[in-house]
Amino acid sequence: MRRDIFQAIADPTRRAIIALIAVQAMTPNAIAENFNSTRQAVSKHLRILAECELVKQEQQGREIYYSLEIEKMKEIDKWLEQYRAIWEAQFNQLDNVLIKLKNQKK
Amino acid sequence: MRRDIFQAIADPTRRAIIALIAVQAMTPNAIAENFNSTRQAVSKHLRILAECELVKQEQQGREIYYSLEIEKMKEIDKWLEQYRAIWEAQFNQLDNVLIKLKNQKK
DNA sequence: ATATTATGAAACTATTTGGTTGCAAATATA
DNA sequence: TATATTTGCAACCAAATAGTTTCATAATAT
Repeated sequence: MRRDIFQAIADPTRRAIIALIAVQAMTPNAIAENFNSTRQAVSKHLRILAECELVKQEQQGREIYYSLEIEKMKEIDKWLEQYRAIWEAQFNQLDNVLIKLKNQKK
Repeated sequence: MRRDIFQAIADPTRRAIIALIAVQAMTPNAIAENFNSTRQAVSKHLRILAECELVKQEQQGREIYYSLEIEKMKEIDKWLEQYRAIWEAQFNQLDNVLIKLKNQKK
């Protein structure tokens, strides 16, 4: 049972859930209203998101409010960092080419 | 058959392949040497990566060199953008709290 | 010309995934 | 107290996934 953040965001429904609860904390029922699948299916997605600590839960009576654990999202950003370094380097190279072209014009 | 970039990076082997070919273009055989699974399994991963345009291929004789399509990685960055906005806003709020505390000290 | 090498594709398999229905527990309301 | 609501969990199922073995094709080396 793989359960890391990359696996969590692979599913489009889960990405939609993340987008929803990023705005405001919501109950499973309220979240499920936004999808065609059953509440239980959404509940399963929430469990997966909770297992890799992408969401936090706050019990309020019989309702449970789910909200995004934004800190966890930084893990993806951290992973991207190495590739961002590459594309920024490429951009700078392009920049150098443009500068050279400019100088040749003179 | 879902085939988007999020699904592509969900698999740890594929992320490892991405990391490998980000450094330099490599043939399927050379890539496979870095893993325990068969060349064919790696080949399948490469096909998935190619299908969502995360890698580009360059034929050289009977060898095919695979390299990372860094532009495609920006799609993840673009998706992260909205959440980066959130955690930066939270950071600024924390910053404001610290400033207030500092002023109270005076 | 023949053998070797590099590769992709097809067929098959075990496991995982995302979904369903049904049920039990806890809380709120009449 | 009896009933309704909110939720999670277990059992089940179809489809997708990641892997394997086997085979075909094309390029290179002998």
